[in-house]
Order: sequence, then C-alpha cells, then structure tokens
Amino acid sequence: MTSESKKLGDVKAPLGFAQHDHSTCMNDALTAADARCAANGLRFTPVRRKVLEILLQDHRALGAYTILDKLREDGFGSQPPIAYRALDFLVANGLAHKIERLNAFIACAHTNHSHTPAFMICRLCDAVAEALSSTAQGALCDTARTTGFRIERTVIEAEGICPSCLDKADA
Amino acid sequence: MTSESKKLGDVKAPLGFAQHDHSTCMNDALTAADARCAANGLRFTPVRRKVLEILLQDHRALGAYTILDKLREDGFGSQPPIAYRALDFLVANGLAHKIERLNAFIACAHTNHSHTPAFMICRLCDAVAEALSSTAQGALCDTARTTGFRIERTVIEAEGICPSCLDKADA
DNA sequence: GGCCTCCATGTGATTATATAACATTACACA
DNA sequence: TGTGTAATGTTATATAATCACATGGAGGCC
Repeated sequence: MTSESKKLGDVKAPLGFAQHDHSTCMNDALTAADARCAANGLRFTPVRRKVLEILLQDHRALGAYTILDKLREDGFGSQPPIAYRALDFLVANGLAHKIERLNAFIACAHTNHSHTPAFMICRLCDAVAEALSSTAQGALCDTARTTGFRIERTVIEAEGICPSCLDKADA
Repeated sequence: MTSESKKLGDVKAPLGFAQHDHSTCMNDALTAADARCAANGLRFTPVRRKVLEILLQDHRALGAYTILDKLREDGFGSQPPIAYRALDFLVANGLAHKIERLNAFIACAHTNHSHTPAFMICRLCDAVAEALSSTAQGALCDTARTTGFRIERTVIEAEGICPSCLDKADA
C-alpha cells in the first residue's frame, strides 16, 4: 500500500486530480478525524475509522457495497447497515460526503474547514475532486432569498472529463 | 404560462412553490413538448407523453415506481423498463429532470430555454422548485477552468424549507 | 404489395442501493 | 454495580435500476 502510493504519483491519480503523498495525506486525515471527534465528544469507533480509511485509500467515490466488501475482508460485519451506519456518521460529521450522482461516498478532502462541498466527477476515470466553494452557490442563494426558501444543505456536482483524461484523449 | 408568469411576479416564487393555473400550464408544456419533438424529429409516443403528463400533474418529483403505478392504472405496461425508458427520453431531451438527491423525476418547468437547472427541495412538503440559474455555477466554472476540468453536466440541488412550510411553522 | 431495418415496446429476471425492525453488546456515568 | 444510552449484529425487506431477449410498428426501398 505504501509502495502503491508512489505509483499513484506516476499515474496522475486523484486527490482530486493532483498528485500527492498518499500516506501522509491519509495519516493527516485520520489524525484530523481523531481530533475532531475528540473535540466534539464523538466516538470514532473501529468500524467508523475503518470505513474512513477505506475511503481515504482509494481517494475516489465508493459505493456502500464496495465498502462493505472491504469491511468483510477485514473481519468486520458484512450486512448493509454496518456500512450505512458508519457512512451516516462520517457524512453527518463532515468526514465524508455522499456523491448523489453516483450513489457513492468519498472522504472529505478539506476536513479542517466547515464547508459546502462541490464536486467534479470524471465520467471516464471516475476520479472525483472536491472543490472548496462556498461561493459556487452564490447565485442559488440569491434565488433562495428572493423566493423565501431556507437552504439547509446543497448538492453541487459537475460531471465531465478531468484534466488527465483530456490529455489522454488529445494524445 | 403567460397568465401565470404575472402571478409569479406577485408571489415571488418559482413554479413549484407558487400557485398557478394548472391546466393551462400543463397544456402549454405538452404543446411545447410536441413542438420540440416535431422540430427535432423525435417520436413523442403515447407512453412518453403519458409520463410527461403524470409528471406535470403533480408538479413534484416522482419516483420511477410511482410513475409506473400510474402507468399501470392507465393501461400501459407495468414493468420498470417501461417507465425508465420513457424517463430517459424525457430527460435526454430536456423535457424532464432527475432530482439526484431524491432519486426522482420532475417535469421541466422551463422547456423553452436550454438551461442548466437548479432545484430547491422542501424536506417537509417535498415540493420542488426549478430555478433558472446559469449563474449559480459561475464559481464552480471558475474552479473547473483553473483545474482544467471540462464540465458537461451539473447537478445543483438545495435542500431546505419552502416559504409556505416556513409560514406554517411560524403560525 | 412485400420486405427490410430501425426504433420502440413488452416481459421476465436480476442486480444494485438502502432501510426497517429488533436483539445484543459496549460504554459512560451516577 | 446498576442503569440509561449509543453502537453494533442480524434478518428481512423495501426501493431503485438494469439486463437480455422477444415482439410489434412505422418508413424507406425494391
């Protein structure tokens, strides 16, 4: 897995769409999650941690049943609620997000800031990048304000082709 | 829709949260759909038309299986592909939209303009309003441009509480 | 008219995604 | 140590979506 993280660098794979030191990024995220849970009196139990690790490992959106398979491999329970409950916890506490368009989940890439996430989804390689974009919804907010609609949560997902797939297509 | 557009001004609500002359709105939409299909050499078959009528009748997001039930009542086939195929057609041709957050479908409220739709979903009464918002994605577009991501399609959905449910809560 | 082709529809089965309901266990804290 | 609450285990089921293949129907072409 550590050796693999080097390969990731080679292939231009996604934390988003950029290269990065994968093991560092994973450790950082887990540490941040620990801290966050401690600070808020949340229980970062083994299953929950494991699910977050699984999500961080791939840095891509995974379906609940894929996650479930990996949990089974690691000796955890293998019934759907196991995965869904852990995912609910992670999503509720901002440690992961659900990509509605894909019915899939991804580790949060910006655990530190409280944010309204926006995603870019590559339809060729399935990479998903998370953008920090409180601004992306500016116009929607305006419409909502005029309408009298109270926004509680937003889903912003762009589907298209990521830089590296575009490169391949050109070549 | 013309008489309705005046009312819209009054209530400041997009179709969805506003009152309107329903039969007119439905007829207009169907006529527009007819025209659109004729213009593009598309076959607006009975099932497809029926599904659009069903969606227009409720003016809310309906699941594929709800639609399927109504199709059955009207003597159409009742297997999932019947509904999904008609929905695919409507969505592909801009006559309906899928609300990813709800796994449900809704008739397009702005058939005339080619648009990137944005939705406001009330979690209390399930009303869904479609906003015209090419602008809502401005910031996301910027991020995409800097990243080199080519956007082909966007999902923008806000979940919250609609004006009339807010009123009820106050009362 | 006969025939071919394409597209749409009918139908049965299967896969994928998600939740309900209830029993059991682990933890926090008085 | 008891007691309440949150988390997990387990079975079953609901909901959403697709596959694969057979049938039908409208136009184009001879």
